[in-house]
This record gives sequence, structure tokens and C-alpha cells, in this order.
Amino acid sequence: MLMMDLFRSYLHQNRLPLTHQREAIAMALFEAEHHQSVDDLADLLRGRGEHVGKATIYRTLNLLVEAGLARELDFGEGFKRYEHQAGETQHDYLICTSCGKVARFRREAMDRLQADVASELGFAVQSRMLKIYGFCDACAGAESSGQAVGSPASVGAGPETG
Amino acid sequence: MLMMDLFRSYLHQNRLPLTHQREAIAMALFEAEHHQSVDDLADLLRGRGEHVGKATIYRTLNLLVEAGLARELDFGEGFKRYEHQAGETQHDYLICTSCGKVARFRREAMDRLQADVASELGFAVQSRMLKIYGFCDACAGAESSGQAVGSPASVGAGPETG
DNA sequence: TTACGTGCAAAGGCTTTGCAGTCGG
DNA sequence: CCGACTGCAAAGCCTTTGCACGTAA
Repeated sequence: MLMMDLFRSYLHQNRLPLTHQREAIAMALFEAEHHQSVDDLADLLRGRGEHVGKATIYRTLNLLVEAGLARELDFGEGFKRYEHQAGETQHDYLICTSCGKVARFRREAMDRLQADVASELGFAVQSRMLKIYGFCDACAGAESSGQAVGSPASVGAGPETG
Repeated sequence: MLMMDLFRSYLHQNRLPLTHQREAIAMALFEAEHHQSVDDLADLLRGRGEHVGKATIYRTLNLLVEAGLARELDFGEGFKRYEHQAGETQHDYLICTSCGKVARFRREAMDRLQADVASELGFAVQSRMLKIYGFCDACAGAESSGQAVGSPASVGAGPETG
């Protein structure tokens, strides 16, 4: 697997050993379709008969992030999630505040906008995180929560961390 | 103050009392120019001679968020920040990963892009959170961190939560 | 062999919660 | 007066850290 080779390469360059645990954790993340939490990975590995301590999972994920092979995400659930990052192009997220569903999308226009703003304000871009919150198809119409005052609901305070 | 009236109105509508503490906390947030952490607010209030427990600050901030008068932010510092939200238009953030500086900006194009994507994927938008990470003017050229493998650095994994 | 990794449990840091006393309306 | 609030301290959670033992190269 390509990503695994990149990881091996990273470790080698930094004179770090490729342990059985690191390999198992990296494989699990690389094979996963979606954003995994540390617990997701722990369960997944346990199911394969691999017993890996959570501390090691945390440590390895940080390594993968430093290597540029994984990305840390926070959908406001109270814990982090991780997704592998091949040489993939940047993508953005649409999140349902009702059921938690996360949809990814990509728009060239978004990249241009980012570049424009950054150059205008004198920033050298490294990355971005765009999360659009709302109700997905399935959840539309099932609202409830407390009434907001003042501003129109369409621009009301959204969950961030939330 | 306008925002204070909105808060009063919200409390009244929900039959909740406007206590001295709630008023002090709300005032402190409404008067603040930038995103405040719970500790910032606690210090600020203490400086004014108001002794308010942190639990109460947390509880009141949640109330303000529910009322649509405040927005919860997470710049990956390990704690949340809050900014008041008048009837203000949505804005986005540019964050320096070196010094932590946060710049806000606004682009009509961003609103249009958001609307387009949402309607295309069948989402009813509530809000969004866009954070662009990079180096600000002042910090440009002071890089260090570990070498990423594979993909170009310009799209490398960025700090989210981070 | 030797530096680095791993697991476990304890420690940390932010946020929430339980409870007795207090207060707004 | 009654329901809701406040403060404090304790509890919760996720994540990091210390340490003795194990392991890649």
C-alpha cells in the first residue's frame, strides 16, 4: 500500500523504528473510509486480535499527522477524529446538526477564495478547515431546540465544538 | 445596550430570571472586542470587583449561545472561546499557526459558495465555521517543524483542534 | 547492544454536575 | 413564596505523561 510506504519512509528519515503497533495503527487508519476516533481504532484493532494501548494510538496518530499522512478533525463531539490524507486535494465538510452525518465536498472556487483572502491579508496558507452546519435531507423538518432572539435563524449561532 | 435587551428578552420569553451574575457576564462578553475564553471573562469580572464562579460563567455562556447572542469558537488551544454575535453578518477566520493571531474577514463569495453547495447536497444551512491556517506577515520565514513526506507542504495536514 | 517504543496507570486540563444555601419576580 | 440560580468541590472525559520492561535495527 502506497501510504504505508510513505509512513515507512517518514520513520526511516527520522530514524524511528517501525514497530508492529505503528504498522497496525497506520494500516487501520489508511484502510478506513471515514474519520475515525481513537476509540474506533482501538475497537477495530481489538477485533483483529491486535491489543494496542490507547496511549500508543494517540502517539502514533500524532506521528502520522506530523508526517502529513493524517489530518486531525473536530466535529465537536468532545473528542478528536482522524482521517488519512493521501496526496488528496483539500476538501470541506457539511455536517448535519441533527444526526451528525458528515458529507465531504470539493469546490475549486473555495481554493481560489482562500488564496485571494490570504494574499490580501498577508498570510501564507498552510491548510483550512471549513465546516458548514445544517440539517440534512433526512433530518429537515424535525427541528426543536430553543428559540433564538433577534437575528434571523438562518445565521444563528452554530455548533462549533458543537 | 441593544444586545443586553435581546438577552433580557430571551430570558423573559423562557421565564428565566435575570440575575446579577448573568447580567455581568453578558455585559463583559458584549463589551469585549475579541473572542474571550472563560478564564478571560473570569479575570475581567474579578477586575471589576465581581466575583462570579466559573460554573456560572459556563452556564451563562451556554445560555447566550442558545439565545443566538454568542458563538462558540475553538482555535485548538485546548479550551473554547466565545464571541458575541449581534445581528452581525457571518465572518470567517485566518489563523497564524505560529503566533496564534486571529484575523477575521468577510467575503460575499463565501456565502454564495456555501448556499450553492448546500442546495446541491440537500442541506439546509444553519451556520458555518471556516478557519484558514497559515503564517501571518510577521511570522513568515520563522518556520521549523518536522518534514512532511509525500504531498506538497502547501496542502499538508493543518492544525484543527490544533 | 542501545535508543526508542509500549502499556498501564496516574496525572492534567477543561467542562459539567450535585447539593445546600440564596434570590428574582 | 416557589422555582431557578449560584458557588464550591467533586466528578467526567479526553489526552498526555512517568516509568519499568520490551524490541527494532
